[in-house]
Amino acid sequence: MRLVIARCTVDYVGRLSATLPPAVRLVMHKADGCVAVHADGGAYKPLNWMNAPNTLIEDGPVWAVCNPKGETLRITFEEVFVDVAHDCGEDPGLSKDGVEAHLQELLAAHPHAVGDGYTLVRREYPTGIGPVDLLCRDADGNAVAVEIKRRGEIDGVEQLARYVERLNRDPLLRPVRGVLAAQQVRPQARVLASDRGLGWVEVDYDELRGLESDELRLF
Amino acid sequence: MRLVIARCTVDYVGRLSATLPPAVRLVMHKADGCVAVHADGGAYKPLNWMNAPNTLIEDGPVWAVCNPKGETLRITFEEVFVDVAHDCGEDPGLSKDGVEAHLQELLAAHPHAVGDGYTLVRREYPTGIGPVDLLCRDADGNAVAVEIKRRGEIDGVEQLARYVERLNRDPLLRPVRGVLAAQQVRPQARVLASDRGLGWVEVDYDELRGLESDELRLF
DNA sequence: GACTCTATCTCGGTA
DNA sequence: TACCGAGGTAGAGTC
Repeated sequence: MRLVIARCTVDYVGRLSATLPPAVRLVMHKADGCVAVHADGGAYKPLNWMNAPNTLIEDGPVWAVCNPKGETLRITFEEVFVDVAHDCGEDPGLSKDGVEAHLQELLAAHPHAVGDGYTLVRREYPTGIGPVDLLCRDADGNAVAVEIKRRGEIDGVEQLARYVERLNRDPLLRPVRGVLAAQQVRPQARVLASDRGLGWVEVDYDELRGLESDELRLF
Repeated sequence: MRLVIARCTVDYVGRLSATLPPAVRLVMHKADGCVAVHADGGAYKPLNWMNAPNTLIEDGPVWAVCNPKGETLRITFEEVFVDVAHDCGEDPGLSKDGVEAHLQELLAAHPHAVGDGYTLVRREYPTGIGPVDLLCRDADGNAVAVEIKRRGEIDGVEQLARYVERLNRDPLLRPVRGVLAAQQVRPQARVLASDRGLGWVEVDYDELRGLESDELRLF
């Protein structure tokens, strides 16, 4: 990893064109060859960047970074204040908890949180256009496709609608209803779901985790 | 901007929980208070981060970063290799060219580029499921919903179809047609648009900019 | 390699 | 403030 703090200008030409006027910024050059230009604010996004793989040509005060897709990033250094390098080695990676996959586990274990009397048929039920998160049976024994999101938005409704339409072609399964299950369902998603004849339900992640730990205590 | 390269562990608890085992990484602390931890690969995403506003408490080898939402980031330094700081000052920001917002401006100013005789009713015309980019009237005075994309793909057709279906419920507006306007319309999007009875048009961005500058010359 | 979907998505706009 | 949509989305997983 090489870190350069310098007054510089930056030009990117590729999927769009973007230019940065002269200012003092951080230029990061990582071990995999990628380059990122950061301002002194905004943690997440670099102002400009070029992912690996690419080729970096240092020509005096100019870095020309090109990738195979024909995109180019050109950094022109006017005044360098810091220039340090250090070998970091491999990163072991991070572990996460609390994302959609975990919500799916919890709902698979507690399908009644989606609807009273629901039972699980299987997770990741294949449809031909991708797997539906959960396939359940309701209290009357009819199939229900459940799409799980952390936040229920229009995209999720569309996705669910595609699955339900597809599953209803199977004479052994139909009639199949659809339910969008999310910690939070946005108003527009509610409207569209109703339009499409789909249900939606907001589930409480912490409550589900509570059920989980209750059961662990019981057994 | 302060840059620390160090062997460290990181724990984030907030919207999810994430932990990083000991390894050598870059810790950035920017002037606005935000903190980001970067591995030596992957230009864009930090492994862990905390946006401003937040409060950073340095307690010996431990940085505790908390934000008002109750999220916390804890960095424990084991061995520091680099620790540099530099004042960058304000960044003037970057200018972009070629994105959808600009294309929308240009088409709002020149609706005839979407269709002969088209006039603009308004931009971001609201529907219950989100605003449609442009609402126009065609030469016969009928409403036309225009969805603008840099690249016209299936998603854009779906989006447009939803708007048109929705707008056609309004007796004051209907009949409403739909047109997908993009610099490039993919073959699959063309087929789907035709299936749905929607139109599509490829617009020349540079030509529109030309019109714009012509007008500037005239006045 | 192309396609799909998630994201502590970020970021900007607007009501 | 909350909501909504775009992004040079990036990045991970699957086919």
